[in-house]
Amino acid sequence: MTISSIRRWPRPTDHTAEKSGEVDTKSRILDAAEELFMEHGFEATSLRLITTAANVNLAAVNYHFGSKEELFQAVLTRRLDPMNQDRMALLTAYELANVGNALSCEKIISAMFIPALKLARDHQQGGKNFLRLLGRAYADPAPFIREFLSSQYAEMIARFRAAFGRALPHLARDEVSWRLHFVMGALSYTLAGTDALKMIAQFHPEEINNDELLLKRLAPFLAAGLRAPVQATDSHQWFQEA
Amino acid sequence: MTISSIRRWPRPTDHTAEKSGEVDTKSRILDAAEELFMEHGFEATSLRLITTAANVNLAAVNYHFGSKEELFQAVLTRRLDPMNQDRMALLTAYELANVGNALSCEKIISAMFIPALKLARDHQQGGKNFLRLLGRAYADPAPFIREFLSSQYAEMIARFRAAFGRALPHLARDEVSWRLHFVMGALSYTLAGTDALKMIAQFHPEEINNDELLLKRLAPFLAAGLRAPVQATDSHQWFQEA
DNA sequence: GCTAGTTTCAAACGAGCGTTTGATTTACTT
DNA sequence: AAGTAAATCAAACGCTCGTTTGAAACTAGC
Repeated sequence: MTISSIRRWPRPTDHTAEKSGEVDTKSRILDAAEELFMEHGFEATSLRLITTAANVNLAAVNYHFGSKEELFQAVLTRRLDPMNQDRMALLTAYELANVGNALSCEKIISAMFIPALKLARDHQQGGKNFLRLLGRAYADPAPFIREFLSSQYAEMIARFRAAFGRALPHLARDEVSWRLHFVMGALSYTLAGTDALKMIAQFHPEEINNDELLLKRLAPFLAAGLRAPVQATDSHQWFQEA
Repeated sequence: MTISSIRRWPRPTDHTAEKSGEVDTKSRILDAAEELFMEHGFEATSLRLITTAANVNLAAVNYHFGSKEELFQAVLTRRLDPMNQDRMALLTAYELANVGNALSCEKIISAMFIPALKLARDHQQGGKNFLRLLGRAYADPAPFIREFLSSQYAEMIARFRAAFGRALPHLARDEVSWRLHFVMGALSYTLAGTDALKMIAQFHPEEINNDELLLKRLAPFLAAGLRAPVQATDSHQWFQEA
């Protein structure tokens, strides 16, 4: 009896649709890669580790995705693209419901956060992993990652910058850009860090894996920051030695 | 004439002190590693790249530092330890000058930011690189990096958490921890990102390499966030669909 | 000028990497 | 049952990695 005569993972009978419990090779690779990239980062995760965890042949990644980089992009885009589409659709819905008036910062932040929360809740095991992976990818120095994320985020960022600009008409255009940058930074860092998990475990051990709690603390913080009074360019209120 | 007969980098005549312009092997390695780790991250930076840039032999890293990981820690601790000492000393000075009264959030944030600014300004070429490296290290998934940073930061974080707790007596202890976490996140992300550089170039091309401008915009944002009203735990002001 | 200790050097080690190959197996059509 | 295209497989390719080695070069004390 040869090894190859044992078929532990039955092949699907259809190329385009899968039965409920079974998952095809491509999806198994994506799931394993999502978790391992999240845990170890892009460079430190080898294809051998991924394919072993996914129970597929080593060559399957290059066959189905072309390269390790393209696999990483596929992992990101599988969830990031729908999430950003949701964000923009939600922002549009808010704007249509309040036509004529500018949205509040809270409303705009909600449009950013709710799709992230949905992702964290709907796909029970994959969603949370993905948010941490996304936060880490956002800080990764690899050029192909930065360029990919830039292109994936560009449209969504532009829409939200415009919305914040209308919500904060007293702020200069560049000030709005800076503050949106800070918002994205705090959000990415919070979602990526293991420190956040440690803090939840420390203060609310019963609510671990509850991203809603986390974001409910972050959102008021960011809304207040967005509405902060502008700092005069030549002011020395800050950064004087004593 | 053999290769080794040409000595482009004269050896120092003293083991403990260097002449002004010359730098010994250890420092040359640290300088090159700082820049390359900043640019490509830990995993993607090879020792061959570092030693070539530093003009030293490949084996010099393992001889002087023991391993690549220990080199990375040496790069971090060389500047991070003095910076955090400065932060705590400055906070103590502020507290002694205002004995009996709680410090303002602005003052505490100043104690965090001024040493970072000093680092960015004093060592003209090394400081700025280091702040970006630090921001990236803070998001790196490698366990040895996270544990090292945790231990390096622990004392400083505890001191500032206590200070913020006194400045914001209406906030619960865990709320202070969360908001300090958000502050560290926005700071790390802002210092690490290439996006921040792009934005400076876009809006203030004459002020590129000016971290002071960057932090003057970030500080009011964070101070306002720290002072934000607390969010009721069961409130549904946020995250309702419409 | 010899010696002892430190530092630098070229070279190699073994391991793991992403990717490619060519044969084999599978699924489906005729 | 034969044929075809897609998918999977074991094996290997060429390369880079961090680390080690032992000799050579250097410094400093006697």
